[in-house]
Amino acid sequence: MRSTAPRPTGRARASGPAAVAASRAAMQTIAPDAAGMPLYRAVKRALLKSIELGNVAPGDALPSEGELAAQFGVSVGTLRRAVDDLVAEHILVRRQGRGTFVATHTSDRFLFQFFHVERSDGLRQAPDVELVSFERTRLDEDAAAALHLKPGVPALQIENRLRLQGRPVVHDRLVIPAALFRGLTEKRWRERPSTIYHLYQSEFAITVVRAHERLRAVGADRAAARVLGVAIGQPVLQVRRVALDLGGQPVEWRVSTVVTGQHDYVNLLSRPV
Amino acid sequence: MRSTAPRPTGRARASGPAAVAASRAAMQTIAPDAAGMPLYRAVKRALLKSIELGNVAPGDALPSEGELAAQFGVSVGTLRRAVDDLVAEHILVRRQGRGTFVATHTSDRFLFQFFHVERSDGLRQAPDVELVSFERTRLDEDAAAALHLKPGVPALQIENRLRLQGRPVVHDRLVIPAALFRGLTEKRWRERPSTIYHLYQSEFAITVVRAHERLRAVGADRAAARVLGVAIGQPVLQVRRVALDLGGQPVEWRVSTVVTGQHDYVNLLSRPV
DNA sequence: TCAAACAGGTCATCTATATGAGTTGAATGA
DNA sequence: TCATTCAACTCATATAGATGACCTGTTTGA
Repeated sequence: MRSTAPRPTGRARASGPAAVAASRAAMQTIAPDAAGMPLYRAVKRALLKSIELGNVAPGDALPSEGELAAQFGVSVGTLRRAVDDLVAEHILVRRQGRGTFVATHTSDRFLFQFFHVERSDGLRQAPDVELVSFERTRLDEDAAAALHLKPGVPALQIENRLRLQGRPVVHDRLVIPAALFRGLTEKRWRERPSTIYHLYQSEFAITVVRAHERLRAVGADRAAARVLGVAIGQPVLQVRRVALDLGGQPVEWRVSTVVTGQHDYVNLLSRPV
Repeated sequence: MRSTAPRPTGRARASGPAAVAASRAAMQTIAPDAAGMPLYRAVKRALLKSIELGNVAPGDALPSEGELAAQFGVSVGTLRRAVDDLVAEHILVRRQGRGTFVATHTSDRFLFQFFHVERSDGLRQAPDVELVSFERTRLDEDAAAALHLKPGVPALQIENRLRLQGRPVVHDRLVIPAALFRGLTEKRWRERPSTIYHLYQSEFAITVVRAHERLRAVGADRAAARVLGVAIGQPVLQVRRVALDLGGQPVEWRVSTVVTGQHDYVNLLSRPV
C-alpha cells in the first residue's frame, strides 16, 4: 500500500489510481531554437514533437498538468495554454477527472470533421464503405503535386463506394504514397475495424489532423457513373482533398465524387464555440 | 493637464492618451440566470449582449481589460478568458498596445470568411460585384424555412453577378426580410462603400458572424445560365447559405451559383491555429 | 523646427496559488 | 456479498500580480 504522505518530488509510477491512465512518457524538451517565441508556443511545439515521435501514442494519457509543467520547467498556466491550443486543434482531448489524452481517430467527432455529406433533410449518418478496387500504381501529375512528391513515385490507389441510407452517394479515389504505408495490403485494408484515418493512425503512425478541399461541379465520368449508378455527364460534386499529418506533411490525395440529388455537402462558416 | 497620480477608482474620460480610443460605454451586467455557469461564460454573454444592444458599436474600443474586469467584478484573467472566446469567433479584435475593438466587416479577414471561391491555381481575390436586380417580394417556402419566418412575409430579393479576374463566376440570389432592413433602397444598396455584410452592419446594426452552407451540383438553370454566360444544364455548383447574426438569428438566405470551370470552392478542414 | 526621448496607456505572457468538479479504486461496514 | 464512503488523483475555474511588448501623444533639447 502506498504512503498517504507522497514524496514531494517524483512519484510512484505503477501503483495507485493514477496508474490506470496510460504510461507517463518523457516529453521532448523545449526546442533550443525557440528564442523570442512565447514560452507556451515552445511548449506546444515540444508536445507536438513528442506525439509525432511516438513518445506518447494516440489514446495515451499525458502526464498530469502539474507533472508536465514541472518537466518543462514552466508554470501550470503556461502548460495549459499550450494544451489549450492542441485541444482546439483536436490533437489532444481533455477529460475532466481523468486526464489529457492524445486524440484517436475513432470518435464521431473526428469522422464528421472529415466527412461533410449528409442527407438534404439534415440527417447526418456515418456512411457504409465498400471497397471497389485496391491497386499498386504510381503517382500521376495531380497526385504528385498534391503530395509534394515526384510523378512516378510508387503509390497505392484505392477506390471506395460510400452508401448513405443504403443509397450509393459517394465515390472516393484515394492515392497514398507507398513509402508511408509499407506493408499495407488489401487484406489489412479490408479488415480495418474503424475508419480509414484510424487505420492510418493505428497501423502506420500517421495522424491526419488537417485537410484542405477544393470543390467543383462536373459531369459524372464513366467510372463514377458506373459505381454510383448515375448517367454519364450528370452534374456531380467533385471534392479534391489533400490530407495533412501532424507535421503538416501531405499524406493522402483523394478525389471524391458526390451525387447531390438527395444529399448535400455541408459547411459551417465560423463554428460556434 | 491630468494628475500624475490617478484616482484609485473612476478615471478621467476625455483626456490623456486613452481618450484616443473610442468611448468607454457601460457594459451589460452579468445575467442573473447565470447560476451554475462558469463566470467567464457569463461575462462573455454580457459582452455579447452589450454589442447586440449597441452599447458598443462596431469599430469601438472596449474599455481596457482592467476597467472591464472591475465593471464586471471579476479578475482580469477571467475577463480575458471571455474576450478570448469572442476574439476566436471574430466578434472582437485585439490590438496590442491599442485596445480591444468590436470587429467590423471591412477587412479581408472577414471577406474571405464568407467568400470561398478562388481560381483553380489558388489565386484568391476579392470579387467585383454587379447588381443584376433589386426587388421587393415575399418569402417563398425555402426562404421562409431558412429564415424561420412564414411564407409570404415581405422581403427583398437581390441578384448579383460576381466577377473574378474579369470573368463572371458567381450568381447570387439574396433574400432578406424587409422588416430587418427598413429603409433599404436600391440606391443605398448600390452606393454601399464596402461589402454587403458591412452594409448590414453599419446601416442596419446587423452583424453576420456565422453561416451554414449546403452545397450541391446542379445543371445551370435559365437565370443562372443567362447571367453567367454558360449553357443551360451545364454542371454548376449551387451553394445555399443561411447567415446568422450575433444572436444566432437567421438574417439572410442566399443561393449562389458558381461556375467551377476555372474556379473552385475551397474549404479548410481544421484550420491551423 | 523637428527629431528623439519619454510617459503612460494598451494588450501579451508568465507565475503562483486556491478552490471546485469529476473520476476511480480501495476501504469500510451492514 | 455488495453498496456506500472516502481518499487521491485528474482537469476546470478563478484570483492576484509581475514583467514585457507595443502604441501614441507630449515633452524635451539640439
